[in-house]
Amino acid sequence: MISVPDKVTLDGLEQKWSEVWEERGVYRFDDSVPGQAIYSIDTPPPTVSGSLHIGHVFSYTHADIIARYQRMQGREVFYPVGWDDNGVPTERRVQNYFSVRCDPSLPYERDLVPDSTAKELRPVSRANFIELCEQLTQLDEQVYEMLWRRVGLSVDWSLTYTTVGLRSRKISQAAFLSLLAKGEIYQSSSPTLWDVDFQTAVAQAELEDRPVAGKYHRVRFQVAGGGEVEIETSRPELLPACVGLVVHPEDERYRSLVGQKVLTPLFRVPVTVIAHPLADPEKGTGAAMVCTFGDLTDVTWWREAQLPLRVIIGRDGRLLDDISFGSDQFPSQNPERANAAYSELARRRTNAARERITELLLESGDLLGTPTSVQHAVKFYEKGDRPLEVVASRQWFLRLLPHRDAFIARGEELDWLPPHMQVRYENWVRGLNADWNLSRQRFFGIPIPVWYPIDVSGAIDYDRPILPPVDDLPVDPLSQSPRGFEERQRNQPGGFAADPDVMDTWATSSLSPQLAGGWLENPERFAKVFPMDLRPQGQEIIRTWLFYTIVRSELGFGELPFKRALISGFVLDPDRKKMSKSKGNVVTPLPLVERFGSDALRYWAAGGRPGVDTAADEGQMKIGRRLAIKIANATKFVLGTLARAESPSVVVAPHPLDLSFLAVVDEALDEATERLDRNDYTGALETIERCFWEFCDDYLELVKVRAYGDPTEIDLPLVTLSEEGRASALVTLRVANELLLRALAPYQPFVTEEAWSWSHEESIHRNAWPQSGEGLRRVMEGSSTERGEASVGIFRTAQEVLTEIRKVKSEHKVSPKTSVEQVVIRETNDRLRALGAALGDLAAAGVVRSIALQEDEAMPAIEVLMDPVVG
RNA sequence: GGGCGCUUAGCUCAGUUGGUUAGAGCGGCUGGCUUACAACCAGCAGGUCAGGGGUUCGAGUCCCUUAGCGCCCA
Repeated sequence: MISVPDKVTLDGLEQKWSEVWEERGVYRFDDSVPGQAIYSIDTPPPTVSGSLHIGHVFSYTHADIIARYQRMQGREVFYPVGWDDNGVPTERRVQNYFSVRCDPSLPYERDLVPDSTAKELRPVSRANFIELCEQLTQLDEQVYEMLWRRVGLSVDWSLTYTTVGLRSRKISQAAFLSLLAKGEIYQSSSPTLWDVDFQTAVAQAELEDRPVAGKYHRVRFQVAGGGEVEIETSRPELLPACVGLVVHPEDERYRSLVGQKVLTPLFRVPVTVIAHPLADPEKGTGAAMVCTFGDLTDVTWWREAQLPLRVIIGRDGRLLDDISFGSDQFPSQNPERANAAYSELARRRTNAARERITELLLESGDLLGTPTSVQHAVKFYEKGDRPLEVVASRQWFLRLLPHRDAFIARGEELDWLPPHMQVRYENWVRGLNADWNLSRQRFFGIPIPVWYPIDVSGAIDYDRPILPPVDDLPVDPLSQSPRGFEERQRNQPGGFAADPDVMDTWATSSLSPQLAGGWLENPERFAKVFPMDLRPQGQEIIRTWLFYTIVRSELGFGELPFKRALISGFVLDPDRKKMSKSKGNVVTPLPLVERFGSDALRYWAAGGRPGVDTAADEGQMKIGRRLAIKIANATKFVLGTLARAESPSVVVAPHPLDLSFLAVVDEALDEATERLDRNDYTGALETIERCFWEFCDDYLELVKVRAYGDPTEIDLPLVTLSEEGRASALVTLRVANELLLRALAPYQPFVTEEAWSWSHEESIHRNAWPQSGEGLRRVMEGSSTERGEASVGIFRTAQEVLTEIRKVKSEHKVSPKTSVEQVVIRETNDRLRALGAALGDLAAAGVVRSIALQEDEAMPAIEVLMDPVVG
């Protein structure tokens, strides 16, 4: 049954077909197939905190092309999508969206209606805050899903997961407890990088260096044994936290000073001078003060020299109030003066304290010269606005440092696309200097599933955590009591206390293969899909998502989580500049989908090879749109012609030119298949596209007359129309068109499905990837012709002659319809013989009255003699 | 400061292991055509393959070096 519309259009195809696909379950994963037949994809769960950008479409399309290809190759594709909705980005969006902030000390308020327009952030309880997070993420997730459906991602939406949902909670907590039991997770109250605004610790992978303008202050210390020493510091407000001075071991200037006591100015605290290679003799005076803590280098010095701990900065970023000089922890030779000086600083933020202490040092004469301006790199939380502080706090860590070699070995085992991305991974692993801090002092996240006993004196015993059995998971220690306790015992002597923290978002998303695959809840399926076949992702999350996923899989499962990583490049703005919100050059996908259509956008995306940065080029999208329109029109023409003619089903005498063109298609299919098997989706598209244009421009033009010409209107001696010739052309047109539609289907799923539907009931996307040989087999089915008779030569030569005829007509500035007196073809004997069969088609397509064939081995040439009347 | 990548036609990019005269698409110009095609066909112009040095019979391709751009890490 063939039904072709009179006028083709791309408008509305996305809506129409995404609905049909969902109804028919075209992309539904079939759990019953065996593992070998499955191709599984570990898709990145995008952060649900606003909007998807063009880079998402770019990268996700690459994976989708591969998914569609694998599906057509007969594999059952396991292709779920997740939403990363937990963590700081969601909290921040909820704050801004509803104009609220979380205050865990408040009680839950029923039926709370936030006022989004309020200028002041309204404090709400933790439970209310989490409710709002859940509300907003659900809204956002719907918007995301709509876009993905519109772009035509062939995911199974029934497998969708979120990183904060019940399943994620259970799996994240179970994985936590399992690694805790193995001794890979531990808690420690070591110094940790702390964001004073977000009020949470952060991990090494979430840091970024930003240049900050600061000032070097030259400060004088007195040496206890007599004399003075000068240091330079950009953070003089940390002077009360000074626990030592440090110089380079080979710095002659200070060699005699090492081991001596010096006195801090203002506070008169005796501290020791130590030697350490990390002290830079070139920087400042070559001597620096060690404080607890100004930065991570301080931590190193403090730890290695076993210096005392004097913390003065609180978690809110202000200097602590209850510091008393003259105590054991803060000794001073002049406590009265020290406390007077400190009282000027207490409760101030670091910037304000810095200004004040600079004045104090100036008054006391311990500040030398004018502070000099410098630019220096300071560590920030990547989502934060103020420099990180280092605070000592109790945190949960996952051991990374002891496993570095194993992680690097896994990186070598993994198939990287492009290969050089492996280097980035290795550099990151080699540069690790801390274990993974898993705990976050936030609200909307997965709770750390741990309680602690409280002894009779009321002290929390962190060394004997109370753990839930796996069957109880997920648990929320803040609202549930551990087994054997009652809720009234919470925070009571002899009772229990909850661990108040949640896990780092990455601690959940690094389990995406387990989450998506159904570890714990569907072990059979998990065994079939894990490890995943493909992990597509952006290069900016190699050090986080990719690395952490390998970590979890290595420590928890002893193998790679996926076999191949497909790393996409960045999308640049049309001027090849990096897109950023601050520059205002961010390209959003929806307007482009509306202007060019999803197939066009996908065509552009398919042009971006793995790892290659690609500009959001509207020119490429236009070409993609043109291709889609051409696909629809060519199919309409082929099917429409057939519909007008009586539809032949068997070809009695296959025409040599038709067989030759099918051999051309076979060549293209072989090459495209080979390229797709190497995941070179770009090269495969180029190959198929070229062949498709040859189909339209040359093959179709050559056989047009033979296929549906009217014998009464043809007045060319060489052109004789027959039923056999017509049947061969019509069947070949249809077969070749089908093969090309199927080969284009992974790239332009909407228009190919539309065109396919004019003559088929079933979806093209569940059809087979076209194999070379299929076309010839179908056309030769009912004949006695041997397959060996088909070669590309006839078509290629006919193409050359046709091009030459067009060229001469163009040079003579006449219409293509103008008749040609004679074409003389001088060629080798073999090619002439091959061409013999195509003379009728050539004469018809070129409107040629006679064709002379002359054998000429030495100088092949084509000569076109125009009709003298016209020429 | 270290690592990685990129630099080929006006634009976007291909150029497998070194091998004829370096390609495609888009854009430009010229001409033609217009019932599958908000199209198409033909022709023309345009490149010291970032610069320099080296290996080789032969280098866009391999090596060294310089410069610019981008990313990552200090």
